[in-house]
Amino acid sequence: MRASDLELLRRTALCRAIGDDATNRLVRGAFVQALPKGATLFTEGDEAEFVHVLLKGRVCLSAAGPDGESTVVEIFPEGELFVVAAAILRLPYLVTARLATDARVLMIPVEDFRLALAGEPRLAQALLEVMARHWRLLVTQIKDLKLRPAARRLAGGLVDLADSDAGPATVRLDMDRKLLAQRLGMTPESLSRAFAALRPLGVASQGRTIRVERVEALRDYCDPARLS
Amino acid sequence: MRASDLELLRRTALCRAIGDDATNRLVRGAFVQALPKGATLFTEGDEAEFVHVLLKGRVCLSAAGPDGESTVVEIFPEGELFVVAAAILRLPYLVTARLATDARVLMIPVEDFRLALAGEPRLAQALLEVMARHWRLLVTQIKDLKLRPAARRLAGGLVDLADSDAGPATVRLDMDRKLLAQRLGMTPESLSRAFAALRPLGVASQGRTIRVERVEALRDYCDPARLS
DNA sequence: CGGGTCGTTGATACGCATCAATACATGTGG
DNA sequence: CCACATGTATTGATGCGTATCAACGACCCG
Repeated sequence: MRASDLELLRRTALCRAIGDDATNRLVRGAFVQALPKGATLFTEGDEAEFVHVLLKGRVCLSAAGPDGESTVVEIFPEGELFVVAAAILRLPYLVTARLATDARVLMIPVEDFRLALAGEPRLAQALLEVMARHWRLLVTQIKDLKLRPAARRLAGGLVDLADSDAGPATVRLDMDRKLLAQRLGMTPESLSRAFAALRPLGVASQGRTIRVERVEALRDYCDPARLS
Repeated sequence: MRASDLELLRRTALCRAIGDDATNRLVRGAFVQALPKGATLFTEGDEAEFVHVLLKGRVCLSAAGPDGESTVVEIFPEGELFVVAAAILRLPYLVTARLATDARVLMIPVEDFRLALAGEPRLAQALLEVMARHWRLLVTQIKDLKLRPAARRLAGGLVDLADSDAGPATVRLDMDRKLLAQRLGMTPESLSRAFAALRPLGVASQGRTIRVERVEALRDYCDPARLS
């Protein structure tokens, strides 16, 4: 493993929580793969062989429907660990992981992972925090899908992507629009119309650069009382 | 705490995993409340004061939308622990918990919970399994919402509720149809039509008793390749 | 400069929500 | 135990939101 990879690894929330020693033991049998955008890490229905840590890039967890269509369940940024549930329960993956960008991925063999889990109490605790955060991501998404129309969901998504939480912001999408549309539970065409609907609120989208005049306005439009 | 409550508690997946001693330490400062259907355990936005264990009954985690409408994010049966995420992260609840039936609820003060978590490695490991299962519930729900129309979602829901996984089955709903509809992301009217759509597949619904001729037929209709 | 992909926009169709009216079950008090 | 009252499911008519299909324009890359 490269020094730069180790540096990225140490910056992840998990490794900061468990400390350097535990990190070293956890990744003793692990290795890093540099993979191109579009590469598949695993497929729905597979048994977990590795636990993955995204050192660089973005990964997209998607799922296929009965008729061959597919959606995006979640998109994880750098530093995230996935998919813990399948590794812990020894059950087949419910999703397919595909890289949304070129990426560097740390692959921890599941057996190593389970041993570390049994031997390092702090690891289990740190993982609980990771899973708790992920749980909240999904809960928020379910609420959005069930309660909000497309344009509001987009507004919420932009607030999440924006770096600042008030005033003007510039969002650079490091993914296709198609991917964003799937994550938000709509088609690319509807995403386009959703952007059009947000124009009066001060959202200007040119290519993959989006200019937001006032983030508060978006947050308020998505949900005046939004918690997440 | 009553002997019968203790008995129910010991049967939960969590307590079986951590053993009697750890269970006793975990619930030392806890108490049981018998509450009627409709009672609110906590509300969206509240800080977590307790971690709850449902000893008897069903609880419904719901959320409100911008215009006062509300949905059901998940319905938990007896034996479940909730909401771990809010307790661990010390963040406000994203959902409101309301009892779908009369129930007995064990209330563990969060501070006790956090202390137990720090002191009992096996607890953290057992909680990871609980959260992993819950994660998969939500992932499955998101897939259903994004990929399947109402009637298929109902079919999937009935398969989950059915006791057997093949052949004939009788499902007794211990909740309103309105609640089931909200859980499935539709209105009661649409649920009714969804039942009508399943009639040709051998589903007869009379009141809250539902007769399913062949569970396989439903599973297949919902998704020929369903994993969960 | 031409071919291809990707984003936009319009026309139309479909699924589901909504509103409204009717039948049904459930639970209560006589 | 039955009659009644209240809330609960069904069914129909209509409208809204989003998907789908198709055409067009912008951009990228060879």
